[in-house]
Amino acid sequence: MSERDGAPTAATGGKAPTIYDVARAAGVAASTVSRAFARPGRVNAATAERIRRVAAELGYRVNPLASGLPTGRTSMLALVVSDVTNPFYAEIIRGAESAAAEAGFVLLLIDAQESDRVERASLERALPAVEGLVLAGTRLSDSAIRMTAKQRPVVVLNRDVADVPSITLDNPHGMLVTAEHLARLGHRTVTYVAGPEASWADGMRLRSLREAATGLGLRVQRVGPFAPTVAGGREAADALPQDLPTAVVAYNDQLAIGVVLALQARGVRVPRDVSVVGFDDIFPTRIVRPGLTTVAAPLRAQGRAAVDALLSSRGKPAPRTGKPMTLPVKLVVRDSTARARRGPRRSG
Amino acid sequence: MSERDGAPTAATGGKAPTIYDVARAAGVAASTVSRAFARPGRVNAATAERIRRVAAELGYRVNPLASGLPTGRTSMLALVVSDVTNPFYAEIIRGAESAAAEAGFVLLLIDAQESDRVERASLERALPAVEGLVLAGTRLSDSAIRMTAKQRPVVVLNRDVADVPSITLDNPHGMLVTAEHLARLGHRTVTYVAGPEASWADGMRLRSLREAATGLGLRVQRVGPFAPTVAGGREAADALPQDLPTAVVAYNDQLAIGVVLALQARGVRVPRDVSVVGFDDIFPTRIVRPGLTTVAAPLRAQGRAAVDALLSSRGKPAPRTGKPMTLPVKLVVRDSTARARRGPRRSG
DNA sequence: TTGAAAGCGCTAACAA
DNA sequence: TTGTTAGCGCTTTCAA
Repeated sequence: MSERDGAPTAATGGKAPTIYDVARAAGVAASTVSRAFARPGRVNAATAERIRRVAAELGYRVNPLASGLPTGRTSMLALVVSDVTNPFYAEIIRGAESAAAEAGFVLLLIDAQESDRVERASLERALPAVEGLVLAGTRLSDSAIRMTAKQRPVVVLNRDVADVPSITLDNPHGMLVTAEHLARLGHRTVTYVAGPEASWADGMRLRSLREAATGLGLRVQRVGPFAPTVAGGREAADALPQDLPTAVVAYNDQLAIGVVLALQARGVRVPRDVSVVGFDDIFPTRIVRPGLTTVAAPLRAQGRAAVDALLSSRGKPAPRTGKPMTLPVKLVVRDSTARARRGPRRSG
Repeated sequence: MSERDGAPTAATGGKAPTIYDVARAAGVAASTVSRAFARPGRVNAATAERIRRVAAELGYRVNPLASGLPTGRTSMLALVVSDVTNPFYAEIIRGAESAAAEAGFVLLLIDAQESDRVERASLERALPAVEGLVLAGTRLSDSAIRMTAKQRPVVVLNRDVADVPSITLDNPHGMLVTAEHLARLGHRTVTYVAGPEASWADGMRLRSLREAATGLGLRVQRVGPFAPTVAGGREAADALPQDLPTAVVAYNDQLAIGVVLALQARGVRVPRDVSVVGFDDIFPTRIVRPGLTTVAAPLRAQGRAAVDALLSSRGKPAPRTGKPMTLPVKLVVRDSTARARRGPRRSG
């Protein structure tokens, strides 16, 4: 239990060294130590060097809490997701976290656990401590989001909230290429499996699919809403019309996977009897059989972009750009879609 | 853009109300306001009530940074994972986050991105701000962990570090039931697909499997190490002996899934030709075909337990309990294991 | 039960 | 370039 680097520690009874300890040991004023770390250019090179050395010896680290008090700069950002357990967020978190880390920021993770109450409580606690937040998945109402945005810079993902910067996916394009793909395979009807009722993206996707379908002679019907999970997809499979459609487009990959699994369990073959398309391209689409055809979203880039937007908005006058930033998507064709067979197949 | 609750906000030019604003409005001293929030019992009920009301009207919230300065209590915990993208961590994060939230704590997420450098840098930044940390997946050396543990309470997951509290899984039992299951199915040889070389759990599992096998007349061979990912599993499949073993036990589910996928791609049938067992029971084991037989770990409970341990150690003298806490595991039999066929099958 | 006052560790004018 | 001096918002003795 040696204390090689000589740093006194809390556990050993000592306290963490402060700026004063360093100042004393280096024979300078505290403010000079502060400058040496914050604005190295504003202090004599030799002095700065000596301070750094002494600080290292003492095991000194600037206390972000203390420095955040007078400046308001806490170097913390919050990321709100509705369910950490959802693989959809994994890539977003990764993107946000790495962008934050690169900028010297630390990320507060708030898992709303699909609960309004939990989300509000956690937000309440995190808000005063962070310099900005990205709402990747939130149950908050538009007005609640706007209220929050008044206190701290906010970036919303996959949702369009008036007056709040947002980063969305190109849902219209995604649905257009999906519809084209299906039409090209000879499908004439497609059932859209809807996600959560409150989801902005869900409404957007259904509308986009309908629009795209119109020009292609495709008929669109809708079932739902369902929880955006594999379990939700299983339920959705039961809600499909008795005369199974030849094609199903799901709000997201999890729903699509659930649909495929339930269909297969009933003896329905995918894609031979029914073609299925998902959205997002989360990792499981690659390990499922058949591989899921899906609209791939740049999730990691989205997380990164959100943090970048937040960081670049600091200090700026009004970050209200008006138009939401939209990220491109593309169709990834795997094995869950195939040429439509003549005549519908009766459901088991 | 109304400001219904009258709370002045940063974005509107106003500043967040402080304890002094509340004090003035309520006609009491700042210290009384402080007490009203921190120790309600130590202040006149009527006064406390009035303060709460005024505070609510003003939209006052205690600033955790400011209160953390004098007390050292920041209400923040850090959680370090090696790769957020790994579904293995999803449940751990969920458990840790909810336990933290329930205790009024906020969680700092540190994604090491499988990089030593990234992990150290992030840790460096987070350390001074948190009251404790759980290392769910870390690349740090034992001694580095011990150094960290001297500065803040630490709980390590799935790893045994001398003098640092840890929460591990009952690997010996997991491997024992796995070996018994396989032996009962008539398998005589099993290949262990190893995870990362540095992994404590990996060594533990191999050793435990060997021990269990000895008593059951099972021969164990090992291939690896491999990255604990699906891609790693695919590689592992190629490293399997030419004469395929009838059973494969993988370090974790991701490896197991990769092995299954690669085997299937080669025309090898699972479980008919080769039985495969994973570890952890992450969500994808349920959507993969065949469903993966695996040793289920109480991941969420583990995350929760880690935070609870951290929280209960605060203020306590020395949290060095000596023995690591061990969580039970159990075998979940799905469809990736079956009776061994006579005679080995040649690899494609 | 309440108030006054002295910090917590750091930053940011303002002087020197 | 460096030192001095106020705070940042809150907690916590110590008196009243």
